[in-house]
Amino acid sequence: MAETKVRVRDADATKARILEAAKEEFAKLGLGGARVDEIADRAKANKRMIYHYFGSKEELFKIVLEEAYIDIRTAEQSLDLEHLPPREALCKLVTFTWRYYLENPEFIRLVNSENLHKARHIKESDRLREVSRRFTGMVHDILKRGETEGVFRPGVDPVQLNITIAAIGYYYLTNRFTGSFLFEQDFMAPEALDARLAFNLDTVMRLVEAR
Amino acid sequence: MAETKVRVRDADATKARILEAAKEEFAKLGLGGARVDEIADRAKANKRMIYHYFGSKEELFKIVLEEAYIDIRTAEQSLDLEHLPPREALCKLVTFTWRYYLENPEFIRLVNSENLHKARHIKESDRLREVSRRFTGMVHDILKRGETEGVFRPGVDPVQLNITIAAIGYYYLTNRFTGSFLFEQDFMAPEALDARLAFNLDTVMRLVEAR
DNA sequence: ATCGAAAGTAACTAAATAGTGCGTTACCTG
DNA sequence: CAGGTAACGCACTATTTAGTTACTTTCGAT
Repeated sequence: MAETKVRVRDADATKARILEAAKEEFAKLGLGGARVDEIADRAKANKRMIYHYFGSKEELFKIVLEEAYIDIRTAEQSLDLEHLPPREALCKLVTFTWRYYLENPEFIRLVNSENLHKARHIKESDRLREVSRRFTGMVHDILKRGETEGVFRPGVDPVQLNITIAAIGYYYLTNRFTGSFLFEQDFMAPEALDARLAFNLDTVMRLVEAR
Repeated sequence: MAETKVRVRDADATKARILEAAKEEFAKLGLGGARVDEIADRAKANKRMIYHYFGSKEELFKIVLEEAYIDIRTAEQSLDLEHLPPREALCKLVTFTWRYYLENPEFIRLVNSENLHKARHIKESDRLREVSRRFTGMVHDILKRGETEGVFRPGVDPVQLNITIAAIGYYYLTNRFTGSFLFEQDFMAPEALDARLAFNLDTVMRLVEAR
């Protein structure tokens, strides 16, 4: 049988460790600030392996980013929003998005870094375009169903709504350091986090509900 | 009289050129990616001058950031929102915020960079705390006035509202590169920009208006 | 006019840092 | 078990970069 013996050499495991370490390092310092030596150390791998498996720092970043996007979209798909009443579906999406950002802080930071570089790394990824289409379609369907049922007003642009749902969570978290200082309150205090989620749910609902 | 002669040596002018060049470079590549040599070249100054006037790269970044914040808060103050009816005041604030981000793209990028570094550069600035307080107070007053007049519903948290107003503009612009790719539309097309502003005004108004 | 201080320059250093050349070791297949 | 292939590691290089040393030039006050 396979894997009874602890493998000293295991390409897949090494690759996985490098990717995990790279995700952390890139998230912490951005593409420019990340250090390849640090990634190698953290992955308990040799730097040479990074170049062997991924070719370059930029290629490694590309893979890390693609994986991060695939992960969130996959999680979204498994919410099964198609089978929920429109209002519940939307609430669940807003809550999920918020929680996902909270629990996967690397995601936000990787996206920030990619936008600093004008999205040049993901531009070629057909997989990402694919999963994004599915996602936009899903929100579109929720809005349509709500419209038909009379609980949502007509004419809400699904792309704008998507952006807003992301924005009100994302901005709060990515700018929590300057925010905590400028508004003189701890953005990460549990009550503050709860209050923000409640406010965001309210914002989205008021935006789509038929009055 | 002063300044008839073109001064070959002018400390103030050199400082100003360095600050301007630094703002551009830091905005373009972040604190980590920015190069001191590049800033010196762009400012048509000698690198030594940067260290003479500002001490270090980090100190320079600190000043650039502080100036950027002061600039936007000063512009906001001059909107004179206190003397406008509450609904108009809020619309004007949302529109101003959007336009400011659009016309001063460095601001967003500097803030992103500062948050990547956990806001450690602005933490000491009393000036910033001061202008921020004034700003929060202003939004608070608008909400209070609207409440009294019966056009706004009671109980809207001014800090949450502030964050949301910033978020829905900021996120769209800072993530426009990944956004344009993932949603397959040009986020910077003039019609797209107009549509976003309209959507944001709608979002904020629905959020605060008494029904 | 001249002298001292401030403005400005060029060339350097020490430390990082992305990427490699080349050799070694484990594992699988036949 | 032999031998090839893939996994792995060390130590190096070429370059970049923040920061500095030691110098020259300009300008205004006396």
